[in-house]
Amino acid sequence: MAPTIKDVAKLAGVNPSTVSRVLANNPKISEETRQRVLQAMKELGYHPNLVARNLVTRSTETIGLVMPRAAEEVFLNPFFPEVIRGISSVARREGYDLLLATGETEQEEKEAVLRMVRGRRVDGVILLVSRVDNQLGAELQARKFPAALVGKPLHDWDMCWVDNDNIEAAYQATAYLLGLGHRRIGCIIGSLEFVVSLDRLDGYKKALQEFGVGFDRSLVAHGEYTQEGGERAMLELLDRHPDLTAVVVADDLMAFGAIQAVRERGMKVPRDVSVVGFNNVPMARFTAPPLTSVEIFTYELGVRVTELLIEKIRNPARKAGHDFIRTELVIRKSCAPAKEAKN
Amino acid sequence: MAPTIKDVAKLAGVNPSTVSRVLANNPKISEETRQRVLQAMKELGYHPNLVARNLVTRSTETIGLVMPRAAEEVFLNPFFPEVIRGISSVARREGYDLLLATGETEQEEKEAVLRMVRGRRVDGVILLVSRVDNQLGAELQARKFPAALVGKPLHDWDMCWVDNDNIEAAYQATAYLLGLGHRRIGCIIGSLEFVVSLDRLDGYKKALQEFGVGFDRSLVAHGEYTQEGGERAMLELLDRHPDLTAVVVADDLMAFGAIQAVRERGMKVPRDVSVVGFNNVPMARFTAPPLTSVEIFTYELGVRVTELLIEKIRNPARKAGHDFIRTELVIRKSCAPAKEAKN
DNA sequence: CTGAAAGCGCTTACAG
DNA sequence: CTGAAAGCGCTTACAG
Repeated sequence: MAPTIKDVAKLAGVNPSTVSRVLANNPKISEETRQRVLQAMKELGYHPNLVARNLVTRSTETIGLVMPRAAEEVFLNPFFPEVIRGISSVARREGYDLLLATGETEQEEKEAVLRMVRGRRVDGVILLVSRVDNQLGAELQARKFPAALVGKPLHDWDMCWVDNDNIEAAYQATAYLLGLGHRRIGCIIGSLEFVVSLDRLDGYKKALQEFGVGFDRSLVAHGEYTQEGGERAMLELLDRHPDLTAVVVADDLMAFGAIQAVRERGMKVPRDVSVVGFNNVPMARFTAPPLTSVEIFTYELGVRVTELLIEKIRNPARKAGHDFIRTELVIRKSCAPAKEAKN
Repeated sequence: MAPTIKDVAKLAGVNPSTVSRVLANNPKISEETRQRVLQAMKELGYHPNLVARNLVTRSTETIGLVMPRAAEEVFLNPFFPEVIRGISSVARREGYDLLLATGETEQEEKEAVLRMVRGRRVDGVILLVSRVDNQLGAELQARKFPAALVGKPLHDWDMCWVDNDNIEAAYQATAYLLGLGHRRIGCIIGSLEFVVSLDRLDGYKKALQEFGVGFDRSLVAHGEYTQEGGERAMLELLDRHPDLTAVVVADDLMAFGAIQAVRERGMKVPRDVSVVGFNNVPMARFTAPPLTSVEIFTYELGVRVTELLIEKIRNPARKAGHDFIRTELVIRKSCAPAKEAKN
């Protein structure tokens, strides 16, 4: 059995409450007894039982992390390890542990989260993906449980959130293509159940409008956030619009699939079709051609969302904060001037 | 304040211990009082406080997960999300939560783990990487704390572990290249501080020997498990051995970097250099050329290691189990017959 | 500056 | 089948 506070107290010849006080660095404790207690702890190899502590302090010093559905390949998107790096970095700095909630279905995922929330195993929760129909968010909101979102909530909830300005980012990506002379520009995005898809589509539209290019719904294709998803969507687009010369793809993995699709049709990137991706994953530099992509600073997203959540946990009365993280178009070799422009 | 077991007891007109018993599905409780208690729980929206429960049962129903150093890009290797998928799948099935331990340095990582172990916040720990000098493993071993390793421990510890037969896998990859007629075959692996590097190097040597090709130390290069690491290592190899016609790379991300390096030297894969990778990441199908790689069934690795750990947690007296997961060479387009063989 | 007591929200022998 | 009591390992007013 591991030694308890009582064992330490006995060995040091003091009351357990005194041991607790030196643990808490209470300044009222005399240097002499403090040393005696410290010595006893050392001798016994004592470490406080955090579970007991959590029970009385009513705080767990842990944050729940809601991953996307583990059944899907999306889980493998480097976006997730990268946000988690950011999240865990500030969590560690601020003394918080991370409890993972995963599920293979949306139902399982929801249950996993509610289980840790109801069981009082976490002080707050971070959702890694913002859905249009955010049932989990609604539930957390109803319980007034500290929660934070990577992405934007659709409703006016008192919930922390951090996002890129995805409208602006997609605008820039599309404007870049338009500036290169492209006019038949496709757009591949994820399901419209994700808020990010809505925003990026809006940015795409906004750029077209500004350049006086009419929006054509059939130039938009949807797919999963995977290579296969991007591949299928691009094939679809190419079938519908053989005259397409460029495409904005809402995720790099999808963009890799899109490039693959172009190749399957016997064409080349960027000679025949220009491609710009999103998220600037590490692989982007290593594909042929290297992929032009929008850097979204995923790590920062994780850092900031955690800072905001911890702030909210520590000051529940204060309104939940939110913030935007900048973006940056990283130009590589996957885009070329439109052929018409060359003539 | 959330309702407690006392509130439920009062409303149902029973003793708290009775409420506890219906919570535990104790069959001795009469159907009638059980219904009354259930009703009261529902009315109050009662959910048990897991922290309190954990304190008395001395179990936490959570497993600690030790990630690699978050400071490094290695963290982004798809290997990790994929093992975690496997781990979380069985953890969920068996009613365990996952607590994440990360650190930017090895020291921080160690402290994070010891913090959760000493604080009794986890029932067992899974280490995601096996180092030759496994201090953390040694410490856990000394405390007789239930632990499991993805990889092989170097010492004879009573610790669960699951690994591929990496000697055999590297043997097969190398033999494939030898079978294609290659004789000047390079080997790019990670640092020798990792057990997996040792094993894969052994498999490479074994294949050479069997085909009567002498082992040349200068054909081996080391690098980090990232694209950059593979790129640098390949450049090194190419400088030392311009006559090299094939290379076995211990990780797909590194292999992507290696292909990039070949390109930088004005050569082509597989025309001038054949490349085989390891781990069969999803991207492997989408690179140009598609990468031949050894599938290691990462998800299975995660599943099995978790099953073994939970078994050990539930039966501490029993010896820790271990297991091997099969591997499979997936042939794509990154290897070609050696030119000499063509003549 | 330190001790004694009460309590956090549960579970589990022990009785009956 | 159910109740009353003790206890898990801490913290924190309350006294002195």
